[in-house]
Amino acid sequence: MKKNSNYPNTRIQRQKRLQILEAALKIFSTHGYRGSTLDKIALEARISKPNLLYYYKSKQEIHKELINGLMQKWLAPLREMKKNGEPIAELRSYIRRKIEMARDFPRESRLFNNEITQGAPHIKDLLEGELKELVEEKAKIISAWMEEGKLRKVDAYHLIFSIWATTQHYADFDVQVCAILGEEKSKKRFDEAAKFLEQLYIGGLKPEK
Amino acid sequence: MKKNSNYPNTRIQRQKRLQILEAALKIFSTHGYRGSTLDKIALEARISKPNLLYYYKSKQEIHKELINGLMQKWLAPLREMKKNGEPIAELRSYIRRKIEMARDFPRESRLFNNEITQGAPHIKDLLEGELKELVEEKAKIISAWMEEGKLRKVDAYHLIFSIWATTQHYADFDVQVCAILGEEKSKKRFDEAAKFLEQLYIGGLKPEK
DNA sequence: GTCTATATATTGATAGAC
DNA sequence: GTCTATCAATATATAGAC
Repeated sequence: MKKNSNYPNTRIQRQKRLQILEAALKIFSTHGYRGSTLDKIALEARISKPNLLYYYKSKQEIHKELINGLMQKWLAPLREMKKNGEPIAELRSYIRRKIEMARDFPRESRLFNNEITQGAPHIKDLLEGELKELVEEKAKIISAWMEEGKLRKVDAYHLIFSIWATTQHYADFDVQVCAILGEEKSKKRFDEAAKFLEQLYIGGLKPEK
Repeated sequence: MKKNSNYPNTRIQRQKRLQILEAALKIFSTHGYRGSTLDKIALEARISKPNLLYYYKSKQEIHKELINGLMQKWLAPLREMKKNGEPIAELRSYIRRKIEMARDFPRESRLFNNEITQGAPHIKDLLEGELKELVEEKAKIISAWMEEGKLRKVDAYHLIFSIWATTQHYADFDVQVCAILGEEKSKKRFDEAAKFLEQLYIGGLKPEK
């Protein structure tokens, strides 16, 4: 049932691999790399451990595929910030997109957090290459806006860092935020956060008269 | 040499335990709980593994003592924010203290990050009790300042969260920051960061005319 | 108090039947 | 492709000599 038609076969393979990745994302993001076991991942994916290793030949390989797949998604919001837009509006929607990512992809955020916190062993190249260049490009744009008097003059790099930090906080430190604000539905929380950040950044960056 | 005088004995014990904690902090903060092994900790502390387990009877016990010891230090900066101070100055020095903690105790910051990211299994009570109360108290103070027109009106809780996020970012995401800004000495970096955060927050929180 | 040797459990990965 | 059984490597913890 598989000799000739390698087509449906591949489709099923792809689907299984996705199913495994989904499970692995959940496990890795909550327990870290070392804290995650193939047993837990296999259980979560509802397959046996050897079967899991039939689709991915090692734990490392699953993790690597997750991390790599993550990076492009993670950088997309910053990529979208355009030079020709209106500065305040561009920043506002960048913040909005980032907070939406924290809301919709908290597991990815934590996976990333974990990777960086432990020294970024798997993506150091990416950080020093692609990420660095992207940030330099966007920092230049922001600095130009400041020179034109469209924004108050501050350090563009630290501005970007602070946006990363504040938005990702709502994904990574979710338990803490919930402990303090109460366990109510968190959709609302992200709206509050977005509103606050908007006030803070717009207030802090509007050019002085 | 130890029957009668249990005094010097205890002092040596305490010193050894400190030595172990210091090593454990380094290991736990870089590899997470599961990623850390007694071997690594013992090696770092320059003692043998069984000897280590003579002073602490389990890995959990070391971790627990670290986490507990950390919390008070971690909350101190917020505790110092006083109702009677001048609002802008109080916030400014709170930010300053927090960024100094990120600079001087990055390992503690990462240990805390790791604990929270994984669901705060060991300090959930603390978050929902002591931390929550402290934050409520300080949020009330900040809100009162806003009511008096001393600060622009924003959500006091999210304000506190954002200060936590932005300052701890420089400890937890150090590799990323270094990758982007270059590997030069980082003392300077914290000054830049402090300056930026000051501009952002003061600009964003000064009451509108 | 400190060490060597070792018990015990967990875990990543493979072999081989079906 | 999936499963059972199992290997080999680690890692926590203990026993017992010194």
